[in-house]
Amino acid sequence: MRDLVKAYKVLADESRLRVLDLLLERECCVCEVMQALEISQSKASRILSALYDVGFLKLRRDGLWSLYSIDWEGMDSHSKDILQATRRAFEGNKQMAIDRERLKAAERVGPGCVNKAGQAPLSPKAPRP
Amino acid sequence: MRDLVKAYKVLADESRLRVLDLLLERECCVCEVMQALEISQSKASRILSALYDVGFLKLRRDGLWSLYSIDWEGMDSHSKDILQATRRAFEGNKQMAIDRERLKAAERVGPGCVNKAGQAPLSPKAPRP
DNA sequence: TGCATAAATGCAGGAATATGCATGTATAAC
DNA sequence: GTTATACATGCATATTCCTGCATTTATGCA
Repeated sequence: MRDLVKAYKVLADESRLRVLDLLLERECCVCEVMQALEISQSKASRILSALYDVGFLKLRRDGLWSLYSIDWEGMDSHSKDILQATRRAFEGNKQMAIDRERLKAAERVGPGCVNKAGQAPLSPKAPRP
Repeated sequence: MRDLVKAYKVLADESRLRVLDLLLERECCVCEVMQALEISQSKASRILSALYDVGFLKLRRDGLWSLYSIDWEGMDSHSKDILQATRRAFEGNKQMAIDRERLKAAERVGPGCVNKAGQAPLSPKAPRP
């Protein structure tokens, strides 16, 4: 039951749900999440860690990037059930539609980019570092 | 999304999950819940209120008693999904089995009874007040 | 009307959470 | 090595949450 409570604690936060929605769309790195939700780097990192800690996510590294995605295979069946119910509850959410739009414009540029005054967060695709 | 977050907040607590499990068994009043979980009256009342507030429960009054039960009909479909997933996650839980045992022994006697030093919480079935 | 009982609630102390800021760590390019 | 970049994390603060205690409210009965 401990695990169930922990899972629900993690789900009981708007920002974390929004991140989950992004990841249901596709794999993301920290900097993409921070751009899509317009939140700080540390917040994005902590959110992903929290989701990871309860087993919803898996982590893959690619150079400097940490790429998080939904861990459907590794997840226990109860978590899977809950996550699927959650996904259904997301349908039609406006904020999440906006987030996903911003995610399209993000595409793996680091937090450094974002901070550079108003610069459009990437026209050219970010090359590997 | 607000509602979803609120629902998960309510589910993110062990005691509230245990109460939910009791109610998945059958309708309960506050005093039954407090006996089954061995918690205070105010705690039992607050837990039921919280579950009620997010739409998981419905309330029926019978004399002095407030009888709470799962509100399957009134619940929105997402809540229903989540609650069913939660129920599946309860299967085999030992603490909850104990709680349900104690619930069998409880049967609608008020909190007054419980406080009276060690007195067995009812041999005779409680008559209506 | 007054009393007894079940439930709800105001309040307060303490615990847990969330978040910004600054810093630390790891990797890659040079 | 040095530097730059992406991410993680320690700390401090603010806020929220949980719970017990005491009290209030609501109902039913004499």
